[in-house]
Amino acid sequence: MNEYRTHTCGDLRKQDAGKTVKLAGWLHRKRNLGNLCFVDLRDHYGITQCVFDKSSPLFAKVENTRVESVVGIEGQVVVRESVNPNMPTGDVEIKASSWEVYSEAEVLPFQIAIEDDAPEDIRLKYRFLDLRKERIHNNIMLRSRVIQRARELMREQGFVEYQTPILTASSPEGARDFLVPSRLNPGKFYALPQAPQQFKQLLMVSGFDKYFQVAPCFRDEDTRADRSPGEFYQLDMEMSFASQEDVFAVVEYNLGTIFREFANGKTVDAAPFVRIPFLEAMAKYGSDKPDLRNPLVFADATAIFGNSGFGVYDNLVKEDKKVKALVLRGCGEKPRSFFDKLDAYAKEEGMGGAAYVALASGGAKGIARMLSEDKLTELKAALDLQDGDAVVMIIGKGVKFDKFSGRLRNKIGEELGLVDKNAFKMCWVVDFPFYEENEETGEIEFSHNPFSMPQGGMDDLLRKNPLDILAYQYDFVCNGVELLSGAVRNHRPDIMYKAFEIAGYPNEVVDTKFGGMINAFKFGAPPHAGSAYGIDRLVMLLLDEPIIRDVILFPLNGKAQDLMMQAPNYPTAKQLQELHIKVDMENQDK
RNA sequence: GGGGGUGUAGCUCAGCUGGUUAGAGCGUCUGCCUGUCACGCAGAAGGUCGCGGGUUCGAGCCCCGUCACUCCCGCCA
Repeated sequence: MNEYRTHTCGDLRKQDAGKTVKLAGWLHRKRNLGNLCFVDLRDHYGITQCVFDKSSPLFAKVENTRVESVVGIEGQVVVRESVNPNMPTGDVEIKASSWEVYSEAEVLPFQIAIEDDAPEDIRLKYRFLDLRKERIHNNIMLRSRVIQRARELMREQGFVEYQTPILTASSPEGARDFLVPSRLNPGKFYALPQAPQQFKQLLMVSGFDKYFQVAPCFRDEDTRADRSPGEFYQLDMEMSFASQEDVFAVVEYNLGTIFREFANGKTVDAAPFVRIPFLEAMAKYGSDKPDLRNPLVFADATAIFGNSGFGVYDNLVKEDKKVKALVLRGCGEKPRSFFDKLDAYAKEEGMGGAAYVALASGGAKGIARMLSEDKLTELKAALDLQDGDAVVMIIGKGVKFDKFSGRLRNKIGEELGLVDKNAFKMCWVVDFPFYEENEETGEIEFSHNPFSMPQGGMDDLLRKNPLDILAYQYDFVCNGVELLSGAVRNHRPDIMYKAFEIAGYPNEVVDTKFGGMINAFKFGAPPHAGSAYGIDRLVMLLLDEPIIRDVILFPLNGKAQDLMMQAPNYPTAKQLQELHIKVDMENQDK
């Protein structure tokens, strides 16, 4: 191949026996038997065993080279006396005749060859070592293959990749911006894009069609296990003269293919995927990103209560609260402690508690003893309860209550082992409400993206109660992870002014805040729609990795710091002076 | 901003009801070992028990404070 190597460490097989080869790589492991020393040499492609005999003048040098040093060897490929069927190169080894140390390794802060659960801060400080580990190395390689495939699939469907600016203006919606000071414009700041949202829409106005981009996005928000600090990548797309259906078709082809090809043995739902209206998702699953691997579904048991004899619920139902019931098949004989734990969990989360009825062989347990015979029969009929089943009920109302019900559903699903870990279950969540009522002020606000198209257009804006208006807005959810979201955009200035007016923004305010976009729409804007999915999250899902940082080459830690490069850092006095910036640390706690 | 969890050797962790000299595995170093593949065997070094204060005859363990990491809520397309 070149002066360093004739083959990689993953190449050699039985049929190469007899060849003289050169290999180079990292000293993965050493097994020194005293008069015989085995060395596993590792590179990006694999591991090959090399063997040194005591009689060789190289033996002492090999013995004294530390693991993870970079070395080159030359020697003859021979068939092993004892083969190792667990490795691709396990039939052969190299009888080495030369040994060159290119770079000596110091004692390591953690081990590479075995899964070593070193703490995150140390792994991140020595990320270049962490990335040598087989698992992380493979994660990054799969990520690359997924991105390449996504690009191919988009091109196949006629999409073209464009690059949009990184130094841009503060975005009108959403998260906190990362700001970048401008030397040439003292006192002014760029913002890094939270998403290329406005640019991709402007591309449609510019007469381009079928845009996509592997787009870096920047948001200055707190982290989560599945939310990368600071920056992340999206497969961003937009198309002109397109409806929701057109976007769904593109996404279902793209993501459907990727999941199928990279599922690694798991079952994958076939497109077209189930569509669940937002309100139904909240009612049945208690979430706008339902995990459909969990078969539990909430039923509405409100009608049973009011004069049931279970006083607490009867009174609360009169206050317009709703009873959500989860039927647990075959759980009627579960011990009382099982239900007590759920009750405690509900209280811990700020709910009143969780009531239950268990149809055990010895009679109905739980609140059943407070219900009349008739009511119990009614409950059984309404929920299709069979002997041996149980039902868990919670009561409340509002978004917080629904969200809690979702967490309870997840918890019970996990606890009962109902979640199929070997499946990818997808759905669309559609028909998001366009507006919502602020629970404190009672004012009408945009519930998500103000630039999406209200269903029914201008007519519905004029006619309907704002809280009943739906948006052409959609999320794609896989296994309870919100992977993608998108919308049909509002390309009509008149509808946009009206939509903002309902949310309390006069035209002048809209013009100053979002003038760029609206102005563009005044010169001929095509109807357009699009979406974006999180690449990091997609790779996480495919790999079953619970931590997003393990699918990113050089992630920031939870405090958005790069422990290896020491970013962020203090600027020099000269830099600050050029930027006309004074740092005021006095008020950092306020 | 709020809540939970964790913090003992380079790494993973054990450490009883508060009681003498704080342990194990991996790693490191030394010696022995010719077919290993997580090689094996014998030995050694390695500790501010996160940090500060308190209670106590006595604190790794109890109390208060603080810091770091992490998960969740808030926030976030």
